[in-house]
Amino acid sequence: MTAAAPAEPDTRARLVTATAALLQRQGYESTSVKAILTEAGATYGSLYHFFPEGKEQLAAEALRFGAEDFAALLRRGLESSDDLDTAVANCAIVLAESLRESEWLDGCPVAATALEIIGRSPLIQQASDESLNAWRALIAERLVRGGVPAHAAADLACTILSTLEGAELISRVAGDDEALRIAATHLRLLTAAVRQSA
Amino acid sequence: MTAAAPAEPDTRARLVTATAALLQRQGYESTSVKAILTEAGATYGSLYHFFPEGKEQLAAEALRFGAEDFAALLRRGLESSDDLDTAVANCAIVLAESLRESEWLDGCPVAATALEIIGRSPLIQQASDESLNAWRALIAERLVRGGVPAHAAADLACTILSTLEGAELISRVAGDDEALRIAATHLRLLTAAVRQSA
DNA sequence: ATCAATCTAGATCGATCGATCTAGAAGAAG
DNA sequence: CTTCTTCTAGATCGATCGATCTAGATTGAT
Repeated sequence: MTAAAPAEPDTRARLVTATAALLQRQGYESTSVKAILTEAGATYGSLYHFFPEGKEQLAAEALRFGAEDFAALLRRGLESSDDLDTAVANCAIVLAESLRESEWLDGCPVAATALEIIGRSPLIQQASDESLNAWRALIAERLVRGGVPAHAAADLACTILSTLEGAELISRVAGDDEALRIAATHLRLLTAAVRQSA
Repeated sequence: MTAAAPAEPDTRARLVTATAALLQRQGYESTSVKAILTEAGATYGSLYHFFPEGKEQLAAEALRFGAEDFAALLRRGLESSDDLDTAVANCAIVLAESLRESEWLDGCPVAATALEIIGRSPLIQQASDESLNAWRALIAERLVRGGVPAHAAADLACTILSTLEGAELISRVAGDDEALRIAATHLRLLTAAVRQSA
């Protein structure tokens, strides 16, 4: 019964991408193993062959995988203009466009999952932490390239990410892009202010 | 039909506060009805007497209740100084102190729950939206009082809340107050910049 | 004192949870 | 071919999920 999918990719890879998609949309506890298997077109046997530690191990790997998608989104914003302030502001715009495409159902790949397992799954929490730090580094690198001193860049990158994450939460709950549009203008302003004060 | 009855029984209130505490810490799906009943010292009978629609109805009410705690926290920050920029920055500091007290386990009363039910429970999503808007209004009011024009204040309040929410996420995942401390300095800078440009 | 409304108690329901297990298909190596 | 390893299939497990139900306790009005 394997002939259904034409040129089917790795079962393992399908499990990871399916899990990443479900975690992004509805978090950890709402995502049942059965739903993952259905979405991935796999079975229990395969899952526990590749991930002996079960759902938790699979989720941790899926978060790291999903983090790459979000990084690509950030990169698109950060490289969208030679002007640093514009590039930073565009991160919020690009994010808003991406969220709208799923009608605000698919969000940051780690936020929903991270918030519900804090203090209860070190494995997943660490994967979340690594993802956030990677995004932060990505932003910081662009800030440095745009002329922000290294230490100020690390801090500013942190706040940019904070603002993006928070504005995403507010936008998704409200079902409109207001918070992200506002964040765009304020991030532009903040970036300019930091550069002047540095 | 009993609106705001004057002599409210203990049990109902205990259910709401217990639910608020659990939702804040671990979100919606991870919080079982049984855990709520244990924490509240109540039984199924009581729960479904007061909340015929069950867990979802109880959660929506608990979110509105928990929102008041967070509002009090914000108020403490906003009134902590006559200087507007300092007051805004102190919101992040006060939040960091509060989170640390629970060792980063108890966060924003709506974030975890909201993120996992977006698009799946209009009842809870609306309660979340109302809470976020109430906090935003609280901040905006202080901004106006501090000299920010009304329209600019509404927008700035939105970004302040976004940044606080996002920095809280990052701080809780990392288990330290770095993101919130950084947010404090940048929110001060941003508030000053907005006032100058207005 | 009586009675109806209000509130509490908890056994029990079917559904679903994540996990485990045995069985066998598919490929590679000899 | 045989044999060993890798991967898939899905039945089944005990636990727990949210919800429902009947029955009993408490209360307030008359």
